[in-house]
Amino acid sequence: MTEDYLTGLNNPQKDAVLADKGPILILAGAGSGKTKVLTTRLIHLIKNNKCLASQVLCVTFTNKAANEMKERVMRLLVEKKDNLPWLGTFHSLSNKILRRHPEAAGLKPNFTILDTLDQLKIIKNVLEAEKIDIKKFPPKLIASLIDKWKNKALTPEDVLKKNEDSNYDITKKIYSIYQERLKTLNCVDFGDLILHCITIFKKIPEILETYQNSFKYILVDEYQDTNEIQNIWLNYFAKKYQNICCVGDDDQSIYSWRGAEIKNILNFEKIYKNTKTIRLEQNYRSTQNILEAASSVISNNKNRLGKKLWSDNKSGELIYVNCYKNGFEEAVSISDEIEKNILKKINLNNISILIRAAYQTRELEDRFVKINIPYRIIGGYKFYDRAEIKDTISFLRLINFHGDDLAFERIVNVPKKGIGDSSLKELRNIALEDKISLFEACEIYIEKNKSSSKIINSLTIFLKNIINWKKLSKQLDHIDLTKRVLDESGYTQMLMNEKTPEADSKLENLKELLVSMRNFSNLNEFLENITLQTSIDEDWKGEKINIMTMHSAKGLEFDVVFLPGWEEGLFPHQKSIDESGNAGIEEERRLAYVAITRAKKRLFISFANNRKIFGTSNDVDWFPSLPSRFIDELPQEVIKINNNTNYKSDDFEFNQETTENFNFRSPGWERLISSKKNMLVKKKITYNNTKFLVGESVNHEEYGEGKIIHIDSNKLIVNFKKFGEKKIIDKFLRKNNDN
DNA sequence: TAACAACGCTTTTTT
DNA sequence: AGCGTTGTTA
Repeated sequence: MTEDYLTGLNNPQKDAVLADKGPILILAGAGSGKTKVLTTRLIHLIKNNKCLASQVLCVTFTNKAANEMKERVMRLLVEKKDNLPWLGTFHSLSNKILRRHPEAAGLKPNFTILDTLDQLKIIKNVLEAEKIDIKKFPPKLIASLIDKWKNKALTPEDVLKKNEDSNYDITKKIYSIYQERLKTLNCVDFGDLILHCITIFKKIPEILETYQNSFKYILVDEYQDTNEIQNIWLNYFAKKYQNICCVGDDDQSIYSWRGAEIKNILNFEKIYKNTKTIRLEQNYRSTQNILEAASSVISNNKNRLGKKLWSDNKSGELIYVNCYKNGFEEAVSISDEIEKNILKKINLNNISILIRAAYQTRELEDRFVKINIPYRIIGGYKFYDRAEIKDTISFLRLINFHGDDLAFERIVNVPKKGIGDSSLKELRNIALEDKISLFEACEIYIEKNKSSSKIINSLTIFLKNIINWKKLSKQLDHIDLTKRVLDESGYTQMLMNEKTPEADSKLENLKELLVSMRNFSNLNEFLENITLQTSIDEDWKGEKINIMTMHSAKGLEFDVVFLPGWEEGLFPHQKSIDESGNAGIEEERRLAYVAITRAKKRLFISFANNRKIFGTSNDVDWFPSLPSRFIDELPQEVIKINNNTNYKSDDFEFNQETTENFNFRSPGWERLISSKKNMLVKKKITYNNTKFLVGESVNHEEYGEGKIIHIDSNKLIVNFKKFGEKKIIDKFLRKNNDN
């Protein structure tokens, strides 16, 4: 019985789709059609009545992937679309489960999900209340430790029980208080969504059992990037039927900093007996050259399962490796290349620039704005993180739940009405003493100070408004309610009075918010899901080039891909090397592998000899940089090095002018050419003279001790005791004072 | 209390 | 450069 949905699949793909029972591990290389396999398998299961759609649990890495799958399933299963599978990310699925049993986790219904900023604020408040110095215990650090514990499924009790790492005693205490605080605020953070599920399953086996019985089949995408708690979560559900099918690629594991464990993939066969392992090794996405480049780079990693990816595709164009004088010229050149594509009427959506760090967008954006190339930034600053959006949501949160102190603090003085820090402190004290919310504290405060001062008046109006809107929320839909709130709170008026371009764009954003609220059917649904919305999920409309981090690009593919900033320190990132040493470099290399394999047809890799680190406008803070080691790992025969630049990896002579001989002059380039000359004069690069001397003994993070044998500006040649001669830039070296 | 200036720190990747 | 925190002033 060959079903039509199976046509076009190769044999291993068919195996993966048709294997009915038991645990399956699919090791799928980049571009080998794993998403297609997963979707087809899902359809196969439902079409052949192996189970009801609602008995499938399908975990994807992003909401976008989940939605795409949902659409495909709906299209093919017209007759059964009332009965949908459980499809989403670990977080969104956990959210769905938790909404069904909030009380089992000590939560009230309609709890809110905090984003990272809210989380930091609470930690800060806790530290202040405990009189702990935030300089010694930076909230960000505490947050990351708490997150690490949660990724390992450790509750505060678990952490306190463990007597090891007593260095963290204070952090453990904060973790415990923080969790209490979340409970009173009826909030959860991202980690809690999954952790609370696990806690419920441990505490109330009956609940777990209903899910175990219900989920007859489990499908998991991007399995290499699951962390410990996510794996525990999966194992709970899979325990009864053992019909779990995980798809992953160890070479694409790029989230170990978030607790992802490649060992999940390596141990799968140990946990699930009789695992059927299927390898998908035919790549359908990229040209031969691109594939070869990717394979060559990743082969430098020692810690991998190893696989042979092959392809029937043509070798295609060579990969361009471009060297530029600085980041600005890199951006100019990329935009010129894109203009060529515009002339060729290539759809801009098929072009993407993948960067290592978010700040790299700045120079690119400057350029694209200047010459008017439409672009979208995916990742980066989230729409819902903007102040005006958070303000509006805070109003709604407080209306929805008067005990939401976080929301209260955010908007009690918005627009400004004389309620400053000192009044807020008094309210906080009342709340703390009586163990009540700020909202209730506010009522008491008004009661106590009957005299009508300006502050009392403001607070009275504020409370009345909130209570009134609460009433309205039962008559109006969530969109009309929001309009009323923005209007009656004076928020719209405040922005209109400002008359700045920023205020205008804020008003625009609020309009956009109202539009996007239509995707939710009521206020609760909106508030319950808003935090899990990520920017990769929105804004794919229109025709624009894409700018995003390599991390966000996972699972996506584009005809043309630009990879700027391949410089030591930026990519591989210095922090990754510092924190994780060789393991860090290997993860960065996997990131390079992911980035390269996003490209279907054309690939442009580039690096600059000088880069601005912080946005200083002076001439001094340009930092010279060396090309990434990953560039040396590209096979010579598939790359084309930029215009007559005598680039050799063992050479310092990268300082050629590269912009002079562009063979294409875009309109934007023409427009800029006159002003550019002035700019270049103004931004003359002045190098810091190095503080080192030939013969001096130095230390390097990675290579250890060595002696300087040559100096060229601040590029030094150092003879390391253990590693021999290396070229190093002086900022990575420290003087060795031991002798 | 609000507005403004000065300062210092920042930027790895995200649900 | 852009942000948050701290200090100063009206």
